[in-house]
Amino acid sequence: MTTDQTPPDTGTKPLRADARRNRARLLEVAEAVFTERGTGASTEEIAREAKVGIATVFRHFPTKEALWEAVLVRRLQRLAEEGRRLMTESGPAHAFFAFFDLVLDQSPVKNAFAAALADAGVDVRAATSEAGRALREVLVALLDGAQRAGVVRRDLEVPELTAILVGTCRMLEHLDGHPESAKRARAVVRDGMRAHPGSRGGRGRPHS
Amino acid sequence: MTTDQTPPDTGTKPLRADARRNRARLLEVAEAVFTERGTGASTEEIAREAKVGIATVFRHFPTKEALWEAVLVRRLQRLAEEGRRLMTESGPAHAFFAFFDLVLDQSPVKNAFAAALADAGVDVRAATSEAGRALREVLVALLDGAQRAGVVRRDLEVPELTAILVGTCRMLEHLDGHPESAKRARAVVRDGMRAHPGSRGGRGRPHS
DNA sequence: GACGATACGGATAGGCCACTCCGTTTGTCC
DNA sequence: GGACAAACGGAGTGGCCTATCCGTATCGTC
Repeated sequence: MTTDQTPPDTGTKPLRADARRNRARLLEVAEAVFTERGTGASTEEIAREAKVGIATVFRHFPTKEALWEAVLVRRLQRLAEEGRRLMTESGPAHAFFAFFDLVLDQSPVKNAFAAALADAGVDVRAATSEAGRALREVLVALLDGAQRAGVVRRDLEVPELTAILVGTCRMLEHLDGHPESAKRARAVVRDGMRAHPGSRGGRGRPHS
Repeated sequence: MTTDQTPPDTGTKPLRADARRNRARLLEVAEAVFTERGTGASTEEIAREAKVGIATVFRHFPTKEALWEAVLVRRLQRLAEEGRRLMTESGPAHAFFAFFDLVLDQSPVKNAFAAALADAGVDVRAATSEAGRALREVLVALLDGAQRAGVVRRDLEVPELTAILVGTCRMLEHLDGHPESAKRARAVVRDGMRAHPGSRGGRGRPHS
């Protein structure tokens, strides 16, 4: 909770108490609003929902895009954290799919997370790509562990893994309200990533 | 509302020659622009690119949303058509995956198509859901044929199939410029939909 | 509790965009 | 080829949205 997420270095002066609280609340609310209404949601709405003036929003985040970026970074950081936790708590064979499920469960709502991962992949800003890099490292470890354990097809690599997560998020978003279909869609992707039982340890799949 | 959209039926008065051409060109251009810049693209840009005044756009499509809807319907119609063609040209075992690839190849560019399918699934307007219904029928036939032929897992149903197409579009969009990764991501989904070689004809998968 | 610095809030500027009005052009039919 | 309706073009309008200015309130420190 504490986690003054903005890098604690950069010689930034200690923020005043209320400012600190407002900033945190803004990030919270912004994440919710962006998640619900998409990036097109107006800054005014976020301000209203966070019970601050618009000026306060722009004081903390010089631009709307900067706010979006900050929300993004927070998400990526949390995700990387949870990935690391899973790796130490479960064995490598389980951690990978646990993370897969966690990602998909975490954002049952809308597309914001997909956008987050998407942007991370494309490496937008410095901060974002910093957090994105951390997450990517976790993904590498998870994937490698699962492949060594023989539970994930060997030909899978990180770039497409990111895309698969993004795409599957979209699938589930689209199946919101149809839990049975969502379960099956998820199973399709999960099974597709699984090492083929027949081809023990070999390349991923016999043909195309 | 009545929706004087593309089909020359519904007793709509015969359009003047130039009007007809403009309308067609507008749809063409709008599809391209929406596909490239997203739904946020300005109507003015579409008008400019189509070499007509803005008023002409709004004369043919009373609202921006109506224009988007018309583009959508066109896409869905074309897709259903191609699905039907595939069904008669190839055997049922091949048609399903051929359609899968066709959908994914057809929109290598951006998200517009995904949005199309997505909206179709949720059934937005009357016209859209009409076209959407036609496409859904094709999907039913394709899926059923492939399942009878034993090449697609039995537990797959149409709702998640739509979502899978949408989500996979997004995957590939995200992997634009990385053809190898895109190929593997596509393989993951395709293999996930395939009937498991071990479980012959049975339910889709042993567990969760 | 008082003072300086820091942060806040609301009114507002400025830009973009969907949509309209009306004078002008173009197609169609005789 | 002429007349009438249909369609066109583009300037204009109103609304929304990002971003800023400045007077006011709050924090932190003595």
